[in-house]
Amino acid sequence: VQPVRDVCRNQAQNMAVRVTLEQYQLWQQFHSVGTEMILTKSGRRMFPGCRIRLAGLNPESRYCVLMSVERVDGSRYRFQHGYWVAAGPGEVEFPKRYFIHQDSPATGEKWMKSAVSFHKVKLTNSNSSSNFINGKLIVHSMHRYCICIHIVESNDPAHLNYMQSFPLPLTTFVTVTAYQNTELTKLKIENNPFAKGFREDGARGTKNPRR
Amino acid sequence: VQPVRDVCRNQAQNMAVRVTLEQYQLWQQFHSVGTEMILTKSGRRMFPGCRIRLAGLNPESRYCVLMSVERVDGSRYRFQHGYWVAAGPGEVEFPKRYFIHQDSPATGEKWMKSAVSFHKVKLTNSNSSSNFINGKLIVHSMHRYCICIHIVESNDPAHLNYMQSFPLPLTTFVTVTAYQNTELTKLKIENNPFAKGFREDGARGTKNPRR
DNA sequence: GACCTTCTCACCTACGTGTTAAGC
DNA sequence: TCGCTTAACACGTAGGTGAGAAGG
Repeated sequence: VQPVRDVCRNQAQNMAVRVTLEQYQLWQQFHSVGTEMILTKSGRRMFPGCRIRLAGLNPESRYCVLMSVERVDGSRYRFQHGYWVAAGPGEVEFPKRYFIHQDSPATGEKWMKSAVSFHKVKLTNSNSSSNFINGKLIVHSMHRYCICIHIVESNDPAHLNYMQSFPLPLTTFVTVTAYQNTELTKLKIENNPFAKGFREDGARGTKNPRR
Repeated sequence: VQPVRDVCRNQAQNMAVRVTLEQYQLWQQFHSVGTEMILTKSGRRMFPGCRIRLAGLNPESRYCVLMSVERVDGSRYRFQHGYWVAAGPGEVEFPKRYFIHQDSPATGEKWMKSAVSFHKVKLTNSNSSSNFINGKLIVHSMHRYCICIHIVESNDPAHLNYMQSFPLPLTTFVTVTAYQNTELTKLKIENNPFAKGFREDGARGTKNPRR
């Protein structure tokens, strides 16, 4: 399996398959301050989550759609004086693992009809056996990754042949076990509904606004 | 599509396909007092839920497993003086609808490996367009139904050919919009974890036991 | 000490319960 | 009045947040 890094041609109809990242503005806000993603042993969701739109598929063919996170360079990183800086060689990569979208396999028509969400994906830094289920991607802390979407024309997720891969550079993030950049943390709290308890702006009907 | 009401022969290996209801004792308790299932517009889960075990499938073949609820007679029912009694002719049945198990299609080996759960199925009495999604079964209130399991040897849930159907008589229930039998209500509260707030026995660590 | 990881916690979202009162 | 349906509600389960303390 050799990932292809560019937009590829659909072999059946010679159409260009396109993968478009949703919530582009939100991702851009995070990208501008430096996106970080938390790792835990039990697995932590990503925020923002990965939502994409697909175009250019053959409506009648059947596809599997997968997600992975890919290392963007070979360095380890450190947050120093307010900036992320490379700090020596990175760890050896874990064996590649994919999150197979739960609707796979489905027709091109169905994939293109509405946005495809990978919000259930979890990141972990623990290589334990219980994490060998679909839903958790194992990565090293303090390294840079980005989300990658993979499309395979196949009826069977267990047999993946020719694969088209689409890296999404805007999603590039540093893996951490605790947030480093306070500006990044503010963005998480302001935008993630599950972190509403930490908002201090007094809006949205907080019952016990703290000072 | 002609449902077959008895245990049928697997055509590939001439083995008898078997469908076994799990939580047999729980279902029996409900059956002995008269099972009722709530209907709401937005859809209500069934309790007990439908969990089955499959046997006698060809391990290498691929199957779709479906669930439906089937009318057991042509009457409308009424709860009078502590008993369910037939009360006139029933409504015309809604067009048949199936809940396709989310793992379909899968190999016989996978289906037989562990119990198959349909706990996410919801019952509704509202024939609105938003209920035309997989997950909700439309039924008439105050009528008798029972759960039916269907097995199709096929790679595509959209094309269902020869279908083996297995009614589960122990699951027979009357559809209601509010519980009629107080004995039945007690069983629901005692056994459904989501109804723990209504238990009055003081056990299970209730923080504010009511009198 | 500096850096990173792990665990517990209060506080949310999301949604499955029967009850109750109101509606038809 | 009676029978049945609907919507709001308190109270659970289940699980996603960053904070903060503790550990290495």
